[in-house]
Amino acid sequence: MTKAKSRAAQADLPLNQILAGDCIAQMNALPENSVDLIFADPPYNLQLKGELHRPDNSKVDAVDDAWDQFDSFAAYDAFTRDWLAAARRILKPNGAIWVIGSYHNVFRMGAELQNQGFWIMNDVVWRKSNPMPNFRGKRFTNAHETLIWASKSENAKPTFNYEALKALNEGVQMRSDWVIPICTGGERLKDDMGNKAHPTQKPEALLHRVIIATTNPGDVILDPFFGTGTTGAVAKMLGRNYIGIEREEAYREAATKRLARTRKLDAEVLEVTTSKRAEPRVPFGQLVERGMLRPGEELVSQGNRYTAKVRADGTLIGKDIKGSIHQVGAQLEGAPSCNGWTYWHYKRDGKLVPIDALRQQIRDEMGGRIN
Amino acid sequence: MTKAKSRAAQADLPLNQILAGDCIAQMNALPENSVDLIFADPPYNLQLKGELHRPDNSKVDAVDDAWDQFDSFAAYDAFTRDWLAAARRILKPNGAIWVIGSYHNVFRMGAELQNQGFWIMNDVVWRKSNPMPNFRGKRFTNAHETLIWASKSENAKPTFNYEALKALNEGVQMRSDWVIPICTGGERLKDDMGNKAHPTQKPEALLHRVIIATTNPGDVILDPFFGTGTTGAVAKMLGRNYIGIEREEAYREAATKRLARTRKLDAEVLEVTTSKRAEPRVPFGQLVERGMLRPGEELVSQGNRYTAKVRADGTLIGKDIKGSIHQVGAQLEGAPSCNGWTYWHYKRDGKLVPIDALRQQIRDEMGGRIN
DNA sequence: GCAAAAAGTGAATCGTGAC
DNA sequence: CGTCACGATTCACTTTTTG
Repeated sequence: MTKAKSRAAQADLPLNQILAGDCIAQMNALPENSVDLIFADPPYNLQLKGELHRPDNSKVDAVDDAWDQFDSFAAYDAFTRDWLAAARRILKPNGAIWVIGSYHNVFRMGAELQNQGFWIMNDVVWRKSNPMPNFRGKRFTNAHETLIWASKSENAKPTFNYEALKALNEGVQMRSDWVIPICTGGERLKDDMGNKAHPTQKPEALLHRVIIATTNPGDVILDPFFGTGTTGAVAKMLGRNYIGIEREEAYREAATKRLARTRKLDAEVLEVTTSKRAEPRVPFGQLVERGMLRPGEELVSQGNRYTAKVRADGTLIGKDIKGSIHQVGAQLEGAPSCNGWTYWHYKRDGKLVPIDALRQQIRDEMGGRIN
Repeated sequence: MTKAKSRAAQADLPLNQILAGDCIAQMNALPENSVDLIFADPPYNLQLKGELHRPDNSKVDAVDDAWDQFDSFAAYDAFTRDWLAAARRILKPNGAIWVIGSYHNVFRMGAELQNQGFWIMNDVVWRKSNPMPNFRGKRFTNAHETLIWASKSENAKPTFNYEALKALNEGVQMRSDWVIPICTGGERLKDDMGNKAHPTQKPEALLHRVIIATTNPGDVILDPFFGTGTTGAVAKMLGRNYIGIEREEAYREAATKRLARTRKLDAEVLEVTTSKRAEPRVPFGQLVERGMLRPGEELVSQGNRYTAKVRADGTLIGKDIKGSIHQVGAQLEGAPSCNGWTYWHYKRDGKLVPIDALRQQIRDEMGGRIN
C-alpha cells in the first residue's frame, strides 16, 4: 500500500473514538485491510459454579456478568470464530493481532487463530507478581494469563521493535514471559460507589509493552472488547490511534472519562531505539571512492587468518577468490553468509580496525538524512 | 473402587516396563480405569522450514525427526484425538493427565482435552531459566513451554498434595509458573557417539514436581511417549510405578539402561531438589511500563550537574546522548562505566530520590522469590 | 596441574529490498 | 511472481582447549 493510499484509508476510519454495540457488526462496517494492530481481551467463558468464599468466609467478587456466560464450548467456539473472522478482514496484510485469555478459553482461541490462517509469532505469559491465591488449596495458584501474538499469515511481516524491547529489558532480548503486577491502586477505575468499574481491567504496563513492541507511532490499534479503555489510554499516551468497540454503556462512559484526562507524550520521548536496518545503506565502494581505503590496500580478516586486497571497483581479491566483502568473507570461512563490515579490518597506526568504523563515519556525516 | 479391587487391577498391568510400539494400540490393550496418572509429551508438530544459523554461523541442531512431521493441522488433530481417547479410557475416574507442549500444538491439545470432557485444573508454565535465544531478533525469546493438568471429569477429585508443594516452595502456595532449567550437563543422555540420545529430553526437576504434586507413592504413572524415560526414572526414584510406551527402539534401549541404574530414593531424601533462589533482575524499563516513572520525566544526576529525559522504551535522552541509564551516566561523567541506579534521581515532593528506591520497591513486591 | 579462554549448545514455526 | 545480493543477529550454561 502506498503512503497516500494509507492516509486515505486512515481518513475513512473512526479514529480515537469508542463505537457502541456488537463488535462483530461494528468491525464489519469498517473497511478491509485498514488497521495495524488488534488487541482483544474477549470474555473468558469462566464457567464458575456457585460462589467462592475466602477462608475468612468473605465472598470473592467473581466474574459472573452476563457477557461472560456461554451455553457450551460450541457456542463459545462459534463466537470466537465470528469475531476473529471479522477482525481478520479489517487487519492490514502486515498487521498483527494479540489475544489474551486464561486456560478456560485460550486454547480454543489459539486453535481457531491457527485454523483461520493466522500465524503465531509467540505465545507470551503474563506472569502476575501479585495474583489472587487459591483459597481452597485444591490447585496451583493461578498466577498467569496467556497472550498470543499472531500475524495475518505465514509470510506476513508484522512490526517488531526488537531493539526497543531489548532496551526495555536493559540490554538482553525480551523473553516470552513477562512479570507485571495486576491492576490495582490508583490505576484501577472505580465507579461512584467505589466499586471497581470493570471486573477484569488490564494493567497499563501490559499494554505498554504490547504497543511498544508491535506498533509504530501513528498506527491504528483496534480493541473490539474495549471495556474501560486500557488499550485506548496507552495508545493515546504513546502517540498511536485507537478504535474502541464496547457494548456496555457503563464501560463506555468510564472509558470516555479516562481518555479525556489521558495525555499524549512528547514525540521526543516516543522515539524508540531502532535497529541498524533502519539506517541508510552504504556501499563498500563508497569507502574506496572517498579515499578512506586505497585500491590495493590489504584488509585482514577477523582472527587474522586471511588477507585480501581492495580493488578499485570496491570488490576484494583474496587467494583465488574475488567478490564483495561479504562473498569473500563467506567463502574463506566456508560459511553460508558473512557480514563483511565486521569481518574485515584495516590497519591504522599499527592497530586493526573493523571497516564498519568507516561506514559509521559516513553515516554520521549524513546526519540521519536518508541518502 | 475398593482397595482389593484396585490391587487386583494393578496386578493386571505391565508395571515398570517399557512397551514397544504404537501408544494407541498399547493403551487399548490395557484395562480401562486402571492408571492413576498419565504424563504425555507428544510430538509438537514444529513445522520448521529451512535451516537456522547462530550469529557465529554455527548451525542449530533442529528437531527435524520424522516423528514430528504431520501433513496438516487436521492430521495432527486426528492424532491428538485418538491418543487422548485411548488415554482417557485407561485413566481411573479420579485420575489425572498432564500434557506438555509449545504454541505449535498446545492450543489444539487443550481444546481437544476440553472437547473430550477432561476438566482443566491448571495450565502451568515451565519458565526456562536458560532457553535458546532468538538468533535473528525477530520474535521474543521462546522461553517457556506450557503444561496442562486435567482431571477426567468436572466432578472428579484428582490427587493434589497441596502441603507438600507449599513446603517445596518455602512455605507459600506453589504458583502456576515454574522456573526450571532445561536438561543439560550430566543429566542429558548421550549415545555412544556423544550425541544427545533424544532431541527433547525433559528435565527431571519438571517431572519431580508433577509427580510430587499429583500422585501418591505406589500409584501407577503411564507415559505414552516415553522417549528416554524421564517419567519412569523420576517415578522410580519417588516410589511410584511406571508404564512406558515407546515406538523407537533406540529410545527404548537408552531408557532401559537409564532405569536399570536409577534407585528409589529414601523417604527422607525426597524433599531436597528444585527450589532456586536468585535476586530478580529488574530492568529499568519496567519502572516506565509500570508508571513509576513517566516517559518524558526528567531525571537529575548525582551532584545535580546533568539532567536527562526518560523515553518510552526505558532509555534516556540527554544533550545529544541516548542510551541506557548506565550508558548515559558514563558518557556524561566521561567515565568507563556508571551505575545508573544510584547515579540518577527523580523528584518527589521537592526531594531528589535515587531511582534505585523504585527498583527496591519492585523487588519487595516479588518477595525475592522467582518460583 | 590448574586457571583462563574459547568453543559448543538448547522443542526455533528466525530477513529484506532491489530488480 | 522469482532471483539475487546485502548484511543483521545470541543467552546462559557446560565442555573443551589453550596457556
